[in-house]
Amino acid sequence: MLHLHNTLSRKKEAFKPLVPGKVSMYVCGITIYDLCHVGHARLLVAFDVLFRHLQASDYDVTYVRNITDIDDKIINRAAENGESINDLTERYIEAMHQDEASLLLLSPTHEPRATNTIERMHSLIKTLIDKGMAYPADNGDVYYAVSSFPEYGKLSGRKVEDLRAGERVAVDNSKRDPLDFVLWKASKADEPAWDSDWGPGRPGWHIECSAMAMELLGEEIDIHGGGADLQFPHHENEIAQTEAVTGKSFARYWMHNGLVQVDDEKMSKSLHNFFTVREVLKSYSGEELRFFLMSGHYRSPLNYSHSQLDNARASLRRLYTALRGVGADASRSVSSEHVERFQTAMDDDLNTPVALSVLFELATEVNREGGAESKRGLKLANTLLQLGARLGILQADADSVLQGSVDESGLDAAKIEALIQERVEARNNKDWARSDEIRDELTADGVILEDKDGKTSWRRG
RNA sequence: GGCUGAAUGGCAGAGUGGCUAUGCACCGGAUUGCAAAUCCGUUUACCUCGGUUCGACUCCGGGUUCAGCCUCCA
Repeated sequence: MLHLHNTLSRKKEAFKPLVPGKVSMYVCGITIYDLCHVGHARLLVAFDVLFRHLQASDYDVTYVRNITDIDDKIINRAAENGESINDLTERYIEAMHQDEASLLLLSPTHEPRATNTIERMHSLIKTLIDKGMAYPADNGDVYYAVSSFPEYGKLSGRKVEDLRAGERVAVDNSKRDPLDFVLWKASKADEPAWDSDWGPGRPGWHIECSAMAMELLGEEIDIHGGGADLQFPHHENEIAQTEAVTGKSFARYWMHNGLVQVDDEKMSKSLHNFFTVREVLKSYSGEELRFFLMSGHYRSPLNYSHSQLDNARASLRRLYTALRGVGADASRSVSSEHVERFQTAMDDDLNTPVALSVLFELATEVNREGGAESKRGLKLANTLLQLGARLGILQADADSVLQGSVDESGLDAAKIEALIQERVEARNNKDWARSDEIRDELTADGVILEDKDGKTSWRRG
């Protein structure tokens, strides 16, 4: 039985979807004005893991992850670059899709863009005004009246009075209440604009997600996810908008992933301490980055460092070593004991560290069996492979991963094989000096040899 | 200041009211011509002060430190 931590209750709750067997899930995606960084990658991987686990648990999942493609930052960045907004967003959406592929993500069911859902936003705002919960201001903006929604603060555990007391929002004379937030923003002459009852403008960020979620998933959804930093005000505002319109509970389970930190500080654009995904991919594989992101629980903060990535590399190397020579074959049997333990860990609010520990134990047992040659060894290795698939890892050919690709200075496989052959002959003649000379040469080029049962295999270190 | 949450061995990171997490690193052994890989074994923990309990790292309370949010942010 799956249990998920619900931010609304701050507890793990048994997961019961609205419609048995089906799950609707909405995740706040990226505002696309730059390359994705490791913090974004964590969000993507965390909810990809959830998506996979729900599917493996036989749910019919509709997964929506939006793209915010209209926003002040996008407008500003396009202006800075001297390019059109469309060119900018298309470019970065393309880059994001490449990063997602590197991270071995499954495609969400829908990936809506804010600019394609303007009509729905417009009608939501209209309804809010009609209900007296929003108002157009004299500057052309439309604001949500926070005081009209008694439950405001229920997600983030804040009280409206406390928010007022700790007021840090710059005074804006157009707002009736400093806590009110913008639903529709009047556009200046040179800014992109859509027609509306309140003049040309563009939507506020919060209403975009309400609209896209409702458009594709309806008025009530099962799971709503996002980064922990979106809990307030973004998700609080989504609740206020959506529930004010529908009179129904918007999302049953609110899930938030912990943030990636650098030197114990949040990784973010504004702090300039971020590493982009493609920067990391220069030194590490997407699978290694993915493994690193799954090595801690999704709700905990995760400190980014190279030694952590090195650790992920070593861990994957160990798992892949146990999978050498094992091809995918879905018809083979699996060790149900291990599958159960894996499932139990994942059912416990996606406990990937424990799930991964099951994979390591499988690797140890495969090795103990002397590899995948024996019947039992093969079954265990196959289990490792299948469970790896559930986490989106270990699906590449083990030898290819371990032998890597040729870097500029390195030797290609043919050259390595030739040297190994020469060494085999030397060893047959007990010419240890020559044998070691060749091995040292290869070691210097980052190639590590392993002699086993009279055969020599190699990998890159 | 307010609201969340966290403090575990050299590093990372789970978990439990009494019993091995797991990975990396270290040390000893096996294996190997020597290595590597692999296996076996060992060492190193639960921020602090009180309380509850036969027994607490695990529950409760105080303290300290740290992070996130309170403004755009995954």
